[in-house]
Amino acid sequence: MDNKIKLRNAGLRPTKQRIIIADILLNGFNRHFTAENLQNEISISGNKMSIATVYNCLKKFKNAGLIKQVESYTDTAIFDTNNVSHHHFLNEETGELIDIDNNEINLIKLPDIPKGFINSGVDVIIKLKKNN
Amino acid sequence: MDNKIKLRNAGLRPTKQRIIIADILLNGFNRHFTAENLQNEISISGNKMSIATVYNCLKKFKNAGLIKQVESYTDTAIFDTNNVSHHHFLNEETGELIDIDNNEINLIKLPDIPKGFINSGVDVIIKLKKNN
DNA sequence: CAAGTAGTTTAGAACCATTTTAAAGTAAAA
DNA sequence: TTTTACTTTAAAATGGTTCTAAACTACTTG
Repeated sequence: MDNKIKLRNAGLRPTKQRIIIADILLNGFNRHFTAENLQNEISISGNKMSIATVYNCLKKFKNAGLIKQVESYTDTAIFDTNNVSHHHFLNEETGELIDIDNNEINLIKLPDIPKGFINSGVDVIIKLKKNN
Repeated sequence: MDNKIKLRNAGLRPTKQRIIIADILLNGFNRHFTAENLQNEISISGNKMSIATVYNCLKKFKNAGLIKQVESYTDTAIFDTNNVSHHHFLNEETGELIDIDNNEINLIKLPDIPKGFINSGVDVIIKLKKNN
């Protein structure tokens, strides 16, 4: 299994569990998945892994740059009294949001919308980190 | 209290609790807040409200268009084997994500970055709804 | 190779934001 | 005024995620 080497190159100890996950994820096809999705696929592949291990591995894979986690603003619901359509700066350190007026951003090129769907809104998030 | 009328116009029964919340939120100043933040402000204003009621009211206010909830992709963590920077379509109905190549989107105008910060990445989410 | 050590896995408990339950309370309609 | 539909509430339940602490395993050093 050359995933053993991939893991080592990424600075991760190639444990049995990590190899099982690498074999499922790192096959060249891109996809989105949750921890639970992955645990199911592990079962289907004839293996068994605790959900804590699935989370542990995903965190390690992410920190090693093998996968990404889809950005989400926050883990708690945030409400906004500004009900005019607008965008946001996100302070990555604190989670704080700052509004951006719609006319401060100009998108000149958008991808084709998938067949059968219409664009129901575009959200732009500009992530901020401290400058120093 | 003219918030009583605002509530009625929005199709909401003006209960004691909803008026308390409207008095706090609908004063013309825009802000972001969580349910817990709001419950604290309710306490500070000398009132007391169960967290379930805070959530109920926020949902009603949102559906009535009085406030917005800041978009977040999902309530569960989503991972992605595509670790090249890219954007996403979000199927609002199912939560499904589809990758958009970075070169399919062109932003020609961005707002000034707040002092002391640098832009550490821009995420674009195009929300999709069924066309019918 | 042996023994030590540092990192990993695990079941189960804990956590925490949010929703549900079901009973009591309140606003509006009849 | 009575009824009906909606609302509030405390407390329990839910569900995704993290923590705990004990057992285990990969790697290092002698």
